[in-house]
Amino acid sequence: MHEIGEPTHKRRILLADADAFYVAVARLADPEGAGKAKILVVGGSSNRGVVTSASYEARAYGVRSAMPTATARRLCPEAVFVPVPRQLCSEKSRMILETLRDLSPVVEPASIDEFYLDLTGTERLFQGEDLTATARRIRKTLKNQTGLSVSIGGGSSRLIAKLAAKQAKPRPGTDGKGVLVVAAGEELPFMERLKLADLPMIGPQFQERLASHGLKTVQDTLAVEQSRLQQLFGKKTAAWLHDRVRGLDSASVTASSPARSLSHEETFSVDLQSEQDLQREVLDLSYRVAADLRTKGLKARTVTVKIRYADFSTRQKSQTLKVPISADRPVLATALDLLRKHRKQRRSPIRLLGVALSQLSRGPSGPDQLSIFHDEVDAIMESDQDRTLSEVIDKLTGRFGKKGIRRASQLDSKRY
DNA sequence: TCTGGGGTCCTAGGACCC
DNA sequence: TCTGGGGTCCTAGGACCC
Repeated sequence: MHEIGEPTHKRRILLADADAFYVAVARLADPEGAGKAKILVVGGSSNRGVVTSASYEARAYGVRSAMPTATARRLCPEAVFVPVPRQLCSEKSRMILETLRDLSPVVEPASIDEFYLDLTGTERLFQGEDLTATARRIRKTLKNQTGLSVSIGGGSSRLIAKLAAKQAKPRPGTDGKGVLVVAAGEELPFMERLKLADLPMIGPQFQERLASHGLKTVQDTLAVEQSRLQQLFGKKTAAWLHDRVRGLDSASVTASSPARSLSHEETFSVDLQSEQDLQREVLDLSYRVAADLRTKGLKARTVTVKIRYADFSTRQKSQTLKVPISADRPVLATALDLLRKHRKQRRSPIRLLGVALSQLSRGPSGPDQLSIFHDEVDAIMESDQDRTLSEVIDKLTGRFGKKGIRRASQLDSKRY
């Protein structure tokens, strides 16, 4: 908040958001197949998959993201279904990020296909070019450099930029032109046209709660006294809502913050029940997530094992160690311990297992400096031998690929 | 034809400490 | 006799986003 006077000038924030990102990348990955299919659905290929993204032509049939693939097939049997091209998606995302970094002083990735830019203070650099013209220039450059169509929204806050980007989308049946900038001072009229459900972070639950008090649109909410909103939703939520419906959002655009967690999870095509199967999957997930951790030069203190049962109820157990780890063995040992605790509590068929690492830190993998902990260290600790073994495995994997190296099953031994 | 995988942030209770 | 009062860390669950 500015205590004295008005801000000298409004911020100039853009959100660049790739259009139907997964669909577009799937077409680049497979020009002959997916590339030629107008009605295209990208998503989980297994019997239990869901739709990640659908082409506009497929959406016309009612196909939506997060819908079970089976439902999508029923709605639209003539659609072409392809799996998510994960690697190319990561590459394209990185290409967009690098292109944007050449065009803007501050770029913050918000997801695989969304990037916030703060161009405040670039007026002179861009010789007075207005924000709309800048956005069009960036859009054109992105298309040339990455082959992807990216819509850009702009305004005085992240919230306005995000909402504008959604309206800028060149969807059939709308007048989206790929770029929409809300001029300074026009925020309120822009917001007044929206429903509360259009606002980020107002999901199904909160919508329900708002609707139960007769609040469905931004205009509904603007008409309510702040004291009344406080009665209904509490001080903090009321203040948040007050700002959101006016397009106010003081959050700044900052360079990407370090990751808070890393995880892998898998839904099995058939529910798992035997201890051997479960332990094998936990081993696989643990080694994968630990390898990712080391690739990023990180260490973790907390290991979490997530389980989804056949009835879809989901439970997680976690353990925080005194000392950060990154080697395979201690990650696996902790995860197996958590699996045992889960199984002790409930032994029923399992449809999903996940292993997550959090409490991350930059980790120089040197020798331990543990003497201060004396005897109060965890039972599970990482030894120099653990680290050396993981380093060797990483090097072999790097040289021969994941399929070139296979571990002997270590689960029979009592070492864990 | 039931319901992915990868994240972030928030809350609330209990442990523990001073 | 009836019950301090914070602060921080850990665990579990849940809403939400793409």
